[in-house]
Amino acid sequence: MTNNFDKDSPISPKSIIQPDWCDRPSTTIAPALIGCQLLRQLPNGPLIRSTIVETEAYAPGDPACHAYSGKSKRNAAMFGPPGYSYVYLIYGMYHCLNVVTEAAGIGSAVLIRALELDTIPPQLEAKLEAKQTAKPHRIAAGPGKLCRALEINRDLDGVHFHPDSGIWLEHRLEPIAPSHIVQTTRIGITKAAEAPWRWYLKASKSVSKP
DNA sequence: ACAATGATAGTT
DNA sequence: ACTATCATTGTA
Repeated sequence: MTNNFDKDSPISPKSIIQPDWCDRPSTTIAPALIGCQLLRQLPNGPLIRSTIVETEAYAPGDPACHAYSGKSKRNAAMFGPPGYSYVYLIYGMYHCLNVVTEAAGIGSAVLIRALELDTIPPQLEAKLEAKQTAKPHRIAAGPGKLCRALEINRDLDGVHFHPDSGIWLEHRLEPIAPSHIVQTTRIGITKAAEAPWRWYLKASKSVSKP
């Protein structure tokens, strides 16, 4: 029996994360996404493959969750089906990318906080070369930075994580031992700041704040 | 320590 | 209509 897809193709259908997989609590999905791949087909650019190294969970009944006060125009995608995106603008200048979790009607999501990029996006190459202090592994080390690097904005809000959308997720290539993942408190929030709902890959140099 | 920068949600 | 807030980041 042979597969009908090219094994050299950057797209491997068997490993793509499907909506059903995301139909679980955000506190389960957030650590499960560590080590998974985020793929982004840049508009007028290359396909960028990356590894998720830091996530945070936002849950129903969680005062820090954007869905806490009910559905609105901004957060509507959080109440949509799992395996879709929720993208919002923060501080007027950065965007943040989330993976929507749990069934439609339940407002919960996982914030993607940091990535390790396999390749440097072309629009950042010149900038990286000009600045000697700039480090390649820090290009996507933060929720705002990764959206800038992968050209993610509100146009990608509420889209299905799927190759047709130009952005999708793939399962881990190798299992990760739980001891290699650190669980700690979330960053940049004042409400429910004590909830230990942030996870990151201990060995990664691309974590926003180790 | 703080400015940049704009949408949003809550309050008059 | 006004205002405080904001799941951030780069520079000083």
